[in-house]
Amino acid sequence: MFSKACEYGIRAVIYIWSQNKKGIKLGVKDICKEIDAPEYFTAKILQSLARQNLVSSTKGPNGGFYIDADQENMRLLDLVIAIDGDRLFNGCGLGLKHCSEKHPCPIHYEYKDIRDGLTKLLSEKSLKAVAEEVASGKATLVTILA
Amino acid sequence: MFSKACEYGIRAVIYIWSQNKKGIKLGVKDICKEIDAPEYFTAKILQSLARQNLVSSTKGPNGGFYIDADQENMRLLDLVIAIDGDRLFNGCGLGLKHCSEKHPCPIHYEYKDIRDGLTKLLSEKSLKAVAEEVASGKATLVTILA
DNA sequence: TAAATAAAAGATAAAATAGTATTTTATTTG
DNA sequence: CAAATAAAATACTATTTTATCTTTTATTTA
Repeated sequence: MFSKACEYGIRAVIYIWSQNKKGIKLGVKDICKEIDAPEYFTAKILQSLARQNLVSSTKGPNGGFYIDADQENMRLLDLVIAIDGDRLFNGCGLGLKHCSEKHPCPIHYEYKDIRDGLTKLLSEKSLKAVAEEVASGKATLVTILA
Repeated sequence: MFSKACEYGIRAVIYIWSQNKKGIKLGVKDICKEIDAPEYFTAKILQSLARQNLVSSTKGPNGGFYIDADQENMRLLDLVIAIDGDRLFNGCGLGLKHCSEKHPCPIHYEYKDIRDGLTKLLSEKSLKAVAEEVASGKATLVTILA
């Protein structure tokens, strides 16, 4: 469904968010150790997100990635689009160039329902809520569990 | 969502199906012209489906691809799994290696709903029904429309 | 039986995705 | 200011996906 880049990016940002209230900036190395993602690859993703102003960063000692007030209301959907583009949210499920209500492909309506559900999930489940679940231990980002 | 291979494969099989009641065998060239898919690439996909016994084929003059009685009840789900594997139906939405009800990722339940919906769509919308929609003109597989 | 036909199989190539390593730049702190 | 730190930028490598071309094999039909 999501690309690897997107999976790592989402996990990284959720983790940054979940630590953010402590006023902590997180280095890529720490992030990747926590979320079990490849370091250099994830660094690129986060740098791209920083250029797109979805996350913030500072260089130098005690630098790292964080989320500022302007970015607090980011949705998972914004993140996915920033990393993977809108391929998941546009276009025909069967790849038809011109598929529409007027000239639907054979799975047009059902596929639309699936996609709308996904869009709803990604826009309504706010990053804040998600990060709080992780911070509280209700949900996890890690692979090997206590 | 689906790979290109899967998009072409689904379209090809629906088209074969929709012509099948006429007792016609379809050559790759004709199929690809109709569904606007790359010929050699689609040939490979159909050959793979033939090896997996989801479609039938014969060589030589008047040969081509068709669907026999044993294959008539194929579901879209079977096709997708035969082409793309089960990656879409297994594993965590965020790529966690161990994600479960006990230790859910932050989108576990919502993602599960999406996936279950997709599975339902692909198993319940029978190929026969889909192909009949195409044959009757209710749905289309083509890109440029009259 | 020879020619034509069409799938099967195999080899190759281009593009996208995934991942790694190195160099540069900005910032902090002693 | 110098050393250390950490992101930014760049370059490089590997793998997978998508796509094309060529050769082989099976089948039909004249």
